Amino acid sequence: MGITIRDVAAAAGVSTATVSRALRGLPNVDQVTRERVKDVAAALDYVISPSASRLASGRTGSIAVITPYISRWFFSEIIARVESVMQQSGMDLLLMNVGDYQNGHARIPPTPRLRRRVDGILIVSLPPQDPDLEAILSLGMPTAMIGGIAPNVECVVIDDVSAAKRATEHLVALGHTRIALMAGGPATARFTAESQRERGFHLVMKQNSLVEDPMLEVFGHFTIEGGESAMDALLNQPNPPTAVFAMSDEMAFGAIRSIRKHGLEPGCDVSIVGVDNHPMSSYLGLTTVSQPVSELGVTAGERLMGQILGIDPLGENGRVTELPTELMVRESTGTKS
Amino acid sequence: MGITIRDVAAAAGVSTATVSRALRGLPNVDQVTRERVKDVAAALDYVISPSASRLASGRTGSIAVITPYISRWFFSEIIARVESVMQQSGMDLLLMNVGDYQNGHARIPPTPRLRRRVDGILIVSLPPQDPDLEAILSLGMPTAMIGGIAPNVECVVIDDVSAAKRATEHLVALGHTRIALMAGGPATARFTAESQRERGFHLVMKQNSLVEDPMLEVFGHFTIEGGESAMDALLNQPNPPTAVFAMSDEMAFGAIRSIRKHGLEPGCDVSIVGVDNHPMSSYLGLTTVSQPVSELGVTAGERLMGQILGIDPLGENGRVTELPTELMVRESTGTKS
DNA sequence: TTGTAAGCGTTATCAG
DNA sequence: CTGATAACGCTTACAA
Repeated sequence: MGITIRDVAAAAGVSTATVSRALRGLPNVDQVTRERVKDVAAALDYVISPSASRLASGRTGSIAVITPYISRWFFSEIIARVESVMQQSGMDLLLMNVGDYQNGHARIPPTPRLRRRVDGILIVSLPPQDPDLEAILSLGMPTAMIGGIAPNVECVVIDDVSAAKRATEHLVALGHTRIALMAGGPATARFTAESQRERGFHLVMKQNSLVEDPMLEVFGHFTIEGGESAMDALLNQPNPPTAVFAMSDEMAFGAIRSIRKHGLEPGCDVSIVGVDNHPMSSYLGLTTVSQPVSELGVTAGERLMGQILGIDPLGENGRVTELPTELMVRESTGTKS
Repeated sequence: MGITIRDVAAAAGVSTATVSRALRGLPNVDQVTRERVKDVAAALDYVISPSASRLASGRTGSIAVITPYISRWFFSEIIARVESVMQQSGMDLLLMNVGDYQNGHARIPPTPRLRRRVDGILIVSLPPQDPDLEAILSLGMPTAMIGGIAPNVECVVIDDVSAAKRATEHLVALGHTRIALMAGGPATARFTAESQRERGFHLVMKQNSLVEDPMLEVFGHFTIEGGESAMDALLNQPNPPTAVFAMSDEMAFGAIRSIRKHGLEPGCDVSIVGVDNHPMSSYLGLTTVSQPVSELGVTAGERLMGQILGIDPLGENGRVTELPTELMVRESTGTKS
């Protein structure tokens, strides 16, 4: 069961070597021969055996995308773009969720599954201190990273510090002085984006000599519900903030709901700005700092392919590509009343 | 570069055959031998070569998930669950978007890429008349399908007809008689869910002797923007509907926005019900018919694995598993004013 | 330009 | 229970 290269060779009256060369477009094949082989292969409905090809050549023709989440907007959007790039490059895309964050089930370390299985790895937003990260990087294969920076690796990022600065400055410019920070979680096990955005926030607060009340730092776990509870907590304080910088739009959504629930109006009584430019943000009138999610995925995918193909090789110390962000002012922010 | 089974065999003082058996947990291996082999393999940091294993065994250890979209909520949620099932089964998950719907780039037919490459295929919501669908099914490999029914295939679905009936009946029970239908697009190239939901809608309308004004059938393309424009068109008519059944929550979101834009209040001036129970639905107070997306993914994944492993084989005519839906009444629907 | 043949690293079939 | 050894289907020097 299954036409092999030998069948094609026999039918075309050439050797298997020639078939292999002809079909892969290698040079040094007579044009006539090549056409004949191609025709015969098509007629026989020949499909190459990837396993055999891989075993013989050492190339797997696939890459792995490793992410802590699959269905969250940011991640699924990136996966979609990378898939698109890989499809055009004729590469298979293996999807690997590094559990724990998402599912209840035990986390299966991805490293062993990666060895000998893929030609390259694309890592999306693993926290720098993630135990698997180092293991993956030390595999020493072509690797690209989105949303994080590591030495000797192709990194595609946004400037999270400046994104946060932009958001916070916007709030300050509107006259707010009592500004809350809605982070994902406590400082341990943070994503790169979290610590950077926190830095940006602190910087601007300091620059403007604004006090940072520790009571005004809350955790929304990057979810709508989390953002809502966090905002609840903020508003139930004796001296609530007049503005909030949320590290993600989804948390901001929850916060908006909480604000309304308390009989207040976002952008009027309380200003809120997020990060992402999630598709629902314009819908909800959320002021946010947009990040170019699609470009992040496409760029990282293409760079990874460049490494794998040997064109566009990586320098000694890796490379960091920074993509631009933009403040989108909408209704959720306004001058301090 | 790379420890092979021979290195392990030599180090353990056994044959490669024994190593293979011991490591895979096959019977007929002395317990002591097995342990020794395992220890040696671990010490040597041996990792099996998937390509070699695949070539020799004929099993690829991977499945393909084929979807028309990756980043839309329904799809990414399903992908996430399937990934989880596959990870636990030790299978690789190849992600394949059957372009065209999503990207601008030329659609690459998935069939050749599937042959000899995977042990099973999980198809998510391909329209029944999709040219690739038949080709994929005729590959004759273990296949499972979500959101569609085909002969001789493992199908996991919801009852879209009754989902639509439930939604429409809810509207009728509230006293609405002039009810609009917001579909994805025109009848050609429809997803299974679309035609089924349309049927359910028509059934209830007929049962209640309600006239179906052709002006009240609009297309929202399953997007927020599409839903908004479609609702705009509806409200700009001389005799607008008092209620709308939208085939998806995302379209309903857009519709809600349009309603508000027209100075009307959802659930009060115009009622609207969707399908999905998207995470944002409860947030926006959208009445909807929920579908068990996670279960859809898990069930299909497990069934597919059952087929691949030979347990839980498929009967002659395939099998259809129907998962339950539920009407979630929220603020976007109310009695006819 | 084309053919020959030696791998690639496992698995699986037989013997033993 | 264990060991030889022939596949598995392709790639790739090396020859011709």
